[in-house]
Amino acid sequence: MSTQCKYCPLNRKDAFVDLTPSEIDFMQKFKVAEHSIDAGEPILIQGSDAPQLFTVLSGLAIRERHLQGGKRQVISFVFPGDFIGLQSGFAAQMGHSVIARTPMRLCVFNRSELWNFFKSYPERAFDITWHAAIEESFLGESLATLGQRSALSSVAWAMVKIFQRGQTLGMTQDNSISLPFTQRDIADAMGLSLVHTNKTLNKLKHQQLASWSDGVLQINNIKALADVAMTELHDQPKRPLI
Amino acid sequence: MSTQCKYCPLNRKDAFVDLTPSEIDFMQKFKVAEHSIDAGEPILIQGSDAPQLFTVLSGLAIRERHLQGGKRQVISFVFPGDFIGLQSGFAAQMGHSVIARTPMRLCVFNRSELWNFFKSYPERAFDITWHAAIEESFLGESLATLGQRSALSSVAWAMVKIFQRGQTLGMTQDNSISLPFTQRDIADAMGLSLVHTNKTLNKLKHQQLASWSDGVLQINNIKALADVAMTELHDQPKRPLI
DNA sequence: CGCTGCATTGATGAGTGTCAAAATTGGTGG
DNA sequence: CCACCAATTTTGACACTCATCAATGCAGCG
Repeated sequence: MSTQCKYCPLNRKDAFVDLTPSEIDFMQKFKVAEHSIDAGEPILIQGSDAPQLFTVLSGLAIRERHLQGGKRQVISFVFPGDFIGLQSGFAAQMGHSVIARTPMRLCVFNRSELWNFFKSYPERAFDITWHAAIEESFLGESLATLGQRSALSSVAWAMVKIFQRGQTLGMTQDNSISLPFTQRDIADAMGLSLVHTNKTLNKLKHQQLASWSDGVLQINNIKALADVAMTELHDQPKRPLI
Repeated sequence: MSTQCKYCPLNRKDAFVDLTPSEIDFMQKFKVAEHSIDAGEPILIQGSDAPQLFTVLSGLAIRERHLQGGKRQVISFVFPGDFIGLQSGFAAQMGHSVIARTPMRLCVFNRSELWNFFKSYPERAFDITWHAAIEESFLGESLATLGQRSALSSVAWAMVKIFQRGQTLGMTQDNSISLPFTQRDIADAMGLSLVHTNKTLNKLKHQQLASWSDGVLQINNIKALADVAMTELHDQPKRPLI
């Protein structure tokens, strides 16, 4: 039995646009289940033709793309509130996998009903498109990072982005956040080798900007960190919840 | 006076899903103008809050993002049929600029009417989301290229992608296509230096795979080129026209 | 207790970036 | 039609970031 949307723990968070009661009722009709999955399990698989879409209720994941030759690119980190699997609703198949990094709870929708969203509730369709457009924007920023920033700037940029995302979700304590990602994940996200990523993280630590150890990211000086990252800190917009 | 959608030159091309007469009528209502712009002119500007959306009728452009420090990342190359400016309909402002590289004709829509698309013609809203989702998928592929591929593979990959895109649009003659992009554009797209990009292109030429000169890209052996690019050739899906 | 995965460190070198200058092209005006 | 200028392409020499290799340490776990 699927849990009541009106009790959705995410809807109460500041990070999200509040859904109206009528929207909540509508979503309830499309929610087909709530899945719990374990850390390490795949949610969506690159190349497959997934019949379901998900909203992350809790837990963290990684979007990753595998290339011939065993290399892996981490596309982005997935946080609660993210809507995943949209690609398979439009492209023939997923261009990347999504792998859980912690135990997760997912809200499940059938892809076959995607069209109903558009037809019968344009507000929700608009919000789905919001997610696609914002993700596109973010990937553009990531592209600029991999293409133009130095290793030090790249890693600093990632730390800022991850921390800020966690902050708006209330996942931080003071200036630290605990994360399930490994240095290899960071390395594969920034297009750097594991070794060099480790040395770069050390440099950030010695410069008293940020430290990463035992899965805890601590930000000592986010302003200076953003400078190193050659980026500006601006506050996160509220996100619509699917 | 805006030109008639029913005579739209794109709608007849194989590359696109045919619009129904009713869809064409609908689009006609939202089309506010047809713009012609010169090569080199900006269409959308990073950081601005553009009130208009465009479909490219003819001509080529570049999506680019500027960073502090004067560096530039080319996000992607823009072809006829592309729908641009969607980001500004959702994010507060554009995350990148779009710059014409040839004279272009653009079909113009008002952003304020975007919501009407969703409300009154869900099929068209669906198609808009298609564009966002496919672009997101493509950017994921690009990210993997910048992060994981060598310079040689990266450039080969770009040549394959660009050529294939031009091919489905009927812009190729035999195995060549003429393009308005410079080696600096390619370099900034792949995150490489101009000098190294030039040397890499030379290597591809000497390996009899592809040559780039005088703005003409010639593909000698696309199969082998795709091998170097560590990618697979698969045919392009038909695209919906906005 | 010996795995296995992850973090850390040092040594070495390949792949690219940077610098500088020449060659080529295309456009513009005399 | 030629001369000039700006933009782009091409080439060579050199420097440096970052990848690779290898080894160690450390923690969790069956």
